[in-house]
Amino acid sequence: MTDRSTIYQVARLSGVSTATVSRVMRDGSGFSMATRDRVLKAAAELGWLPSGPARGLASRRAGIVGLLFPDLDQSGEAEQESPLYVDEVIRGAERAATSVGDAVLIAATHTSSGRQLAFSVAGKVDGLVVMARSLSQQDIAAIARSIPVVMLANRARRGLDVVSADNRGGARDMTSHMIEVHGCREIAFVGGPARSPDSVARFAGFQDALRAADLSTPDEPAAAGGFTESGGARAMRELLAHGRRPEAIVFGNDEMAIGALSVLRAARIRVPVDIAVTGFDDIAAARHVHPPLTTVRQPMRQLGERSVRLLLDRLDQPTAPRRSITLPVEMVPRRSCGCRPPAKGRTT
Amino acid sequence: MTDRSTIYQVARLSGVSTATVSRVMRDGSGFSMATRDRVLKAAAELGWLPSGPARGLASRRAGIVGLLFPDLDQSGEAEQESPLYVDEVIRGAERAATSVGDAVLIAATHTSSGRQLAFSVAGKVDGLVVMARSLSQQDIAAIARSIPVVMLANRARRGLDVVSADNRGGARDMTSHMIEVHGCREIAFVGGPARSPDSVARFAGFQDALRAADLSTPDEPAAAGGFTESGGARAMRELLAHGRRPEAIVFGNDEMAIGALSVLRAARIRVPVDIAVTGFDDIAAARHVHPPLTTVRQPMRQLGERSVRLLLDRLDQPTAPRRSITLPVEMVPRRSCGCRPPAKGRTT
DNA sequence: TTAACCTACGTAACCGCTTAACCAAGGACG
DNA sequence: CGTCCTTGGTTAAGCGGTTACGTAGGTTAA
Repeated sequence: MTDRSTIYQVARLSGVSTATVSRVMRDGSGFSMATRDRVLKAAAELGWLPSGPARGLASRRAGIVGLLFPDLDQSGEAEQESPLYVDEVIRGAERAATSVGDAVLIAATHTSSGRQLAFSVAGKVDGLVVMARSLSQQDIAAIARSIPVVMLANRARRGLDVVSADNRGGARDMTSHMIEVHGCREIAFVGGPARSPDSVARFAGFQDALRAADLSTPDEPAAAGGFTESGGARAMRELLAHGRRPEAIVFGNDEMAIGALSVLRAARIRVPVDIAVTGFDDIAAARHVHPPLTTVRQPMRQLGERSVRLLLDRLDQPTAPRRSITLPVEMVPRRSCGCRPPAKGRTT
Repeated sequence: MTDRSTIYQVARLSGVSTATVSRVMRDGSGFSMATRDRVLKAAAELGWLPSGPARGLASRRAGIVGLLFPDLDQSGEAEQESPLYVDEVIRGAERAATSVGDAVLIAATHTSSGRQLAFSVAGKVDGLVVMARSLSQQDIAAIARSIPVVMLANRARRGLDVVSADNRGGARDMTSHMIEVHGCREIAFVGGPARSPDSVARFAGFQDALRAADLSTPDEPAAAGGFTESGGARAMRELLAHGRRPEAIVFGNDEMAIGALSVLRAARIRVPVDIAVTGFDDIAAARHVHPPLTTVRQPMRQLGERSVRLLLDRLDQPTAPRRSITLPVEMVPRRSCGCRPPAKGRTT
């Protein structure tokens, strides 16, 4: 309120130089305990907190990492629920950052002003984690010219560090589960937007599993549902209309699977008895729908955590070789695939 | 990568002074279009982006607002889902901030190191929005000494701006709905942690409604469920064990209501036929449980938005009188209270 | 006893911007 | 024709820290 006090005032009040105050604050070394106490006392008395900008300028390190994510409302159909689980990512990022004393700056690229925004943010941070589809390749390239960028996405820009979840492996495991555990032989895949790297990777995993089991392997998803609940419903109706009745349907994400479930219910087709259904992502709703949805959980928090750690490493070692990290995903069997409900109590 | 370029280099390359470059970048006035273009071109060529810290230091305005929220995992029982909906708040905050060119710095106070962290953050931002229970009153006071603080909570610290949702009004409306629309006369309230301001406010609203309808009004919640799913289940079992069978139960939040639903299902008590159930918060799962949960939606995004706007106002007008904003909540009728499912299609 | 080191500081030169103050030149105006 | 704005700039003094370098006094090794 009253103008913030400065290091000079603290120095004077505690009878030392600003250099010493600075040393104490960053608890380095080179001062006696007595001095330390005097400085701390003076600082508390004045209600002083070191100016971030000043430190940043002097040390060339803002102590802030940025997290850029796509603004979800703008994109595609205006589904009520956010299709992403950004908060877990944020939480992971926050954790990794604070563990080394950094803070996390977040920004959503409302697709309109993305550019403007991104640059404003880029100036304030030491490095940036960019989530998939939040920025054009061009803009990313421009930003990466001046600060380190880590991609949190399936597909990397050449030259940039990247962390992603093992979408392909997850879809493969999921599909293999249907084949081996539930003995399905006719399985359909419903994809998201055709060019979505996530959708592509998951379909590839689906193919992997079919091939490995020597089953006939389609070249394309049986339908596309745009990764939305209504899209999934639409795709399901489409399949039924075409008389397709596979033993199981592997959906590219949970939203679509959930949309399909309501269509199936309306059509009096029992899940999983008549047809098994699986999703991907393990969104919050997945365990609450009926039947609870078998799905694949992405390690959202870890994704956030690892990408920030990678960024911090990069800041320390600007010239180290580029790294690419893929995190394992986890299959979460629930009832919609035909598995028994897990032992009562805590649901996984 | 290569050392970032500075305003001097841009000035030299474009043949003007740094002052002019600065003016162009903050698109003020006092330069010709020709000059502007030259500067912009030079900046692009050098891949220059203005140093946030330098600007912040010189202008005494970091262009960053902080958002402090409690770290949810540490608190209480380790339920799988986060009991808060921080991401919507963040989104709202982000939106309000970027609309004026600011960015949002987020930090979660893992209760252990809260103090440390908060101070590190406070130095980096121009002001702070502090969510309920993320910081002790003491620490808040200390921080508020040096930067403006807006509380996002039910209960304000004296002297600080505050924004909150109308919890009391929401609970009142909910309860009145049960009385007037569904004709209930025996209604029980299940609270959260006894001293939680949210729980207290909601119970007060519950009492308001009963009193207004001249029904007998208890002085305390019928049970307490700690705002968790398992706690709600426990409370439900307790009520049943004591032979209490009200016509409706108003739960202090959705988690508890959802926990109760599974207990009721297990006990073969039909909802809403035998007993009606309502929640509070409208978490994602609420519309997916069976039956879909009637609840009260808090305007999370707006809460974030308004609190940041309030903070920005405060930054402009440090001496303006303190303000307190209460945002209306919205009742979301679904099946668990006995209402019909809304017309098919888009669920609200 | 003296050279060689520590330890615990102080001095002052930056870090890369913003901005107040100042200035030159080219009309407009009386 | 001299005066006064306007327009389109320049100069330079900070902003509040950090940190390389210097130094005084006490220890230790030779």
